[in-house]
Amino acid sequence: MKWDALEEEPCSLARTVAVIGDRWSLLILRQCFLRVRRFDEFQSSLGVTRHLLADRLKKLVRFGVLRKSPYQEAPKRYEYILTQRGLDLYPIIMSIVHWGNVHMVDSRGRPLLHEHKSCHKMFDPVMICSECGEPLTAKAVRVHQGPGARQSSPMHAKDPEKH
Amino acid sequence: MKWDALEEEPCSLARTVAVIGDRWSLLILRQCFLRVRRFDEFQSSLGVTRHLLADRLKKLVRFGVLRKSPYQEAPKRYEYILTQRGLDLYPIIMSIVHWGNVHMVDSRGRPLLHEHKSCHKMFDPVMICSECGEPLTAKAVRVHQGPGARQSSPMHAKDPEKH
DNA sequence: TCCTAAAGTTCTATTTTAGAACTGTCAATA
DNA sequence: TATTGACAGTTCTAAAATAGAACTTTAGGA
Repeated sequence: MKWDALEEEPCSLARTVAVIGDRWSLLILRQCFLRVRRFDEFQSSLGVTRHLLADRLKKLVRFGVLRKSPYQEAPKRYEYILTQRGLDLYPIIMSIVHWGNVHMVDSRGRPLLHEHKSCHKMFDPVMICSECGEPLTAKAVRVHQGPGARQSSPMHAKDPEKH
Repeated sequence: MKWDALEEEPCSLARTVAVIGDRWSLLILRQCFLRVRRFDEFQSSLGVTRHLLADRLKKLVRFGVLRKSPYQEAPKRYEYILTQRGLDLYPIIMSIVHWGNVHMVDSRGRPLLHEHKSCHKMFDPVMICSECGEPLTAKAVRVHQGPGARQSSPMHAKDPEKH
């Protein structure tokens, strides 16, 4: 399957994966949330090749996750800033970081700690149900076809509820 | 950078990306949460080549995200089941799906709806602070070095809080 | 005997990525 | 004036990963 085909799939996960579903895009976005903004900053902090960095930044701009903002004339230079669409990726980044914190840390402990400015405490992210506020687990969720579903899509199981 | 190098990075995001940070792993995991368990089921529902599917399943088993469970002797056949480690990936999958629901749906609406069995309502996932319970936004979070941080790592900005 | 199912493995061609060098613009310095 | 350095890329070749198809193995059933 081509990357472009993913965008067309009747699946919100596949469409998001088309935007951020590769190694470098996720690492670039992490840097964005750490206030990294400039080409050479990304390049030296990540060690990504300049070629791929240029390519991925272009893609993230095309999808409206980042925007180029001029910070200097003569010669014209741009910074890459998260748009609202990009800021909305924060739960994805945080849940990835959290899983790593729980399952992939070595004996030295977590590389980074996160402080919530509102309550001034170090926190972990918790995912809850928007309707009842209870923490979510996979087993407590039933999946239904929505209006945008495609019947007998190759990307969907025939019956999501079967055992 | 090699994939193996990612596991070693002092960054929980990089380490998690080493496990699930490619297109097919994420799509395979989505199918797992939709109760898909068998090789040919994955293959036909995703359209992934058999070669890559075998490779990715092996990787996910190696990282303890899936386990092989025999469901038939003679010939020996296995199903791929999410471990607890794998079930813990649910917030990642759900936040990816949610972002797609908000930012990538077409005019027909969402492909899938999610019902919370506890409260019987269709819901969206919400990420909150474990300490105060308030919804999280990127701007309300300050990052600190943790015990596992590596000073002057190429994978970290020199000063996460600089502007 | 032949056909089918399941779970892979093997093969070649194509695409993507890594790694390094190169380009162009401008400011500051010698 | 010539040189150096910062920044934001682009171009090149070699290496690695992926796509797409065919093949293998084990066993049950027609």
